[in-house]
Amino acid sequence: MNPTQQYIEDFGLFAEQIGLTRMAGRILGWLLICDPPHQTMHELVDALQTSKSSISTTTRMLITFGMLERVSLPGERRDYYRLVPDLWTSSMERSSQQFTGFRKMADRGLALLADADPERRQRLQEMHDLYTFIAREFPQIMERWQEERKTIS
Amino acid sequence: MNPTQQYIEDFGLFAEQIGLTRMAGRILGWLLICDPPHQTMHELVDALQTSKSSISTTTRMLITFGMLERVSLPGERRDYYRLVPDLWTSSMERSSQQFTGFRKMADRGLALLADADPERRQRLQEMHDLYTFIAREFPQIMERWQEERKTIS
DNA sequence: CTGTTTGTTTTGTCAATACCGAACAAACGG
DNA sequence: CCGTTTGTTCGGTATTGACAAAACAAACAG
Repeated sequence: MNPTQQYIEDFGLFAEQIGLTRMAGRILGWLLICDPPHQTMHELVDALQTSKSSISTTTRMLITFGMLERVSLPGERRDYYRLVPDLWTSSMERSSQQFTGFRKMADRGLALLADADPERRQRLQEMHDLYTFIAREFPQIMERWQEERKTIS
Repeated sequence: MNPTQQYIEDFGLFAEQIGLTRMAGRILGWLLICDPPHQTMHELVDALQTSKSSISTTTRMLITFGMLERVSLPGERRDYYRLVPDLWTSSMERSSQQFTGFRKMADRGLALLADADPERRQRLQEMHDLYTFIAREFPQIMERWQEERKTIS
C-alpha cells in the first residue's frame, strides 16, 4: 500500500473516531489531496477502490452534513464533488453544537432536581456553568480566527 | 417511564452521539443526579435495570477514560463508584485532543504533498492553520474559566 | 474451613449498519 | 427513438460491538 492509500485509509479510521463512517473519511481524505480538487463519481470509485453505490450514498450524506458540494459544469453530463470552502470552520461549528448539547443535558438535569438540595445539584451546576461559559467564548475565538486569517493572507 | 428514567435513557443516547456507549451514558447520567453521589455496583444495577457484567465492564472503561473513580471505605466490603471531580474540564481536554487529531491529519497530508503546488496544498494548509490556532487558544480559554470560577464561588 | 458476598471474565446472542452488487431511473447524444 | 452514460435505490451479506448470563475468582465473615 503506497503512502497515499495509507493516508486515505488512516483518514477513514480517523473519521470513525469523530462519528463519521470510514467511507466518508476516505472521500474527505482523497478530496483534500487530489488534483484537481473536484472529482467525478467515477474518479472517486477508481481512487478509493469502492463501489458506485457506496460513493453515491456517502456523498449524499456528506452533502446533507454540509461538508461536500456538487459542482455541475455547462455542457458536462456528469457532476463533480468537492469539499465545501471553509469546511473546517463549519466543522468547528458542529463541535460548538456538541458543547451546547452538554449544556442542554445539564439544564434538563437541573430541572429534574429543581427541588433538591444545592449540594445534590452541584454536579450538574458545574457542568452547566462550564458549558455555558464555553458556548459564550467559542464564537469569539472563531471571530478572532477570521481576523487573524485576514492578516495572514 | 418516569422523568428520571427518561433522563437517563436520553443521556445514554447523547453519550452515543459523543462516542461513548449507551450504557456509559446511563451510568454518567445516573451518577449526576443520584443521592448520594457515590453508588455501589448493586445500586447501579438496580437503578439502570441492567446486569452486573455490563456495569463491571462499563465502569472499568469509564475509569480508564478518567471519567469515573472507585472509592473504597474502611470496614466496607464493596466499592463505590462516583464521577471524578472536575469531570467536565477534563472532558474538554479530550475535545482538545480531538482538535489535535485534525491538525495531525493535516500535517500528514502536507508532508505527502511536500513537492506539490501551493495551490494544491491550500486545502490542507487551511485545515492546518485553523487547528493550530485552536490548539493555541483552547488552553487559554480553560485558564480563563478557572479564573472566572474562582470569582463565582 | 466453609459459605456468602463482591467483582471479573468469558461466551454467546442479538441488533445495527457499512458496504456492495444489481436492478432501476433519468437524461442526454446520436 | 434507441442506446449509452450517469446516478440512485433496493436487497442481501458480513462485520462489528453492545449487552447479558453464567462460570469463575477473590476476599471476607462466621
